Amino acid sequence: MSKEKDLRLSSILIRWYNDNKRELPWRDTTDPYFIWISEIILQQTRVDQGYTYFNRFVKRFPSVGLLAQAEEDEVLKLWQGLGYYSRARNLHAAAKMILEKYNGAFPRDYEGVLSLRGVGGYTAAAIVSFAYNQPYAVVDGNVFRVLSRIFAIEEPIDSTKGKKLFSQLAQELLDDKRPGLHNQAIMEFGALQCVPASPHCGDCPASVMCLAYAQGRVGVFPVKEGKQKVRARYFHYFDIRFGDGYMLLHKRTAKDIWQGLYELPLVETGDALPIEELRQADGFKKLFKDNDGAYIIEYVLQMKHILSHQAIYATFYQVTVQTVSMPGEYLKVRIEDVDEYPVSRLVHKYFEKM
DNA sequence: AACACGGGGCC
DNA sequence: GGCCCAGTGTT
Repeated sequence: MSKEKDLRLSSILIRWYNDNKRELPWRDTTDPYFIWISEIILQQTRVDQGYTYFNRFVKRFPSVGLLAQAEEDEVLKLWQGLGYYSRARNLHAAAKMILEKYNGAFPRDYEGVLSLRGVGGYTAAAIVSFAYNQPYAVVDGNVFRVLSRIFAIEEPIDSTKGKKLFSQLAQELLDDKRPGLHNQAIMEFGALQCVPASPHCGDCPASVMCLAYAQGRVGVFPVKEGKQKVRARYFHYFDIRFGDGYMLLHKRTAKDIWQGLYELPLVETGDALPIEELRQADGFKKLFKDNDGAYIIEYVLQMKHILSHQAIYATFYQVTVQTVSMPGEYLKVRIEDVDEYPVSRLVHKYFEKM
């Protein structure tokens, strides 16, 4: 005696999807590898931004085996500019695991997919529903927004209770006969029709059953309680070039932003500092061995770089030096090869100006 | 439960 | 300037 599912909403969304969907390269396949790559790229990333990255990535790495064999630097280089670089590192680590633990065959069940590094509940549901048509409902930002509006759900989407509630609701509404299509439909609907600001309610096929619309409160959903604050940081980058065509780079390895990327030798300070005070900073003395007068500031450039959770005030100093300390943490590289190294947008913008 | 993690587009 | 985006991992 099973309760019959109410598939009216699913039916509306799928009909809308068939009329309005975009043609996207990862929709032409049921190969879990390509779907996986696309889903990782699309985490917290718009389709327009991820599109060219996807095409480049799968061209260079057409199979999980080729990805597993690559150097991490090359994977990060392909990821350069996309942000959230742990996605690239985890992708690489997961490819190696698939090769070793699964003999190169992509896992076939939800738990196996979920066990891959960088794959959480959303991505696992997306992969198994798109590739294998298994009945797992996706819950992403689009689903939160669409469902919160249609059912006028006041529970904040970023609360533990809210996440549980929305997951349950999404699973109840899923069309088990065609989960892949259903999941694509609700996300595309959120991305194109039920958009965050100024949703297109006037020609929305779901407005007839939308509680937020009936209440004239579309703008209040989804409810969020979050409010993340922005930390200010002060970076002093030193562009140190030698007469023989070499310069210094540093690889970021700490648990911090841009882990795995390269940059110029950096001194970070707790506040904005004029150069006179910067000379007294520990990092500065360490870098230049405190031999006064051996360095000359030739050029200074300032840039502000905004991340979602940090505001970085960067100053670039072009210097000539007699000696710098090189305690193994700096890499002496040919200036003409510097483009080979993956760098942050901030550092890349600096190079573009030079 | 809160926080860390990028970058770009939109209003 | 604030919000949001086909979220996940760590603390």
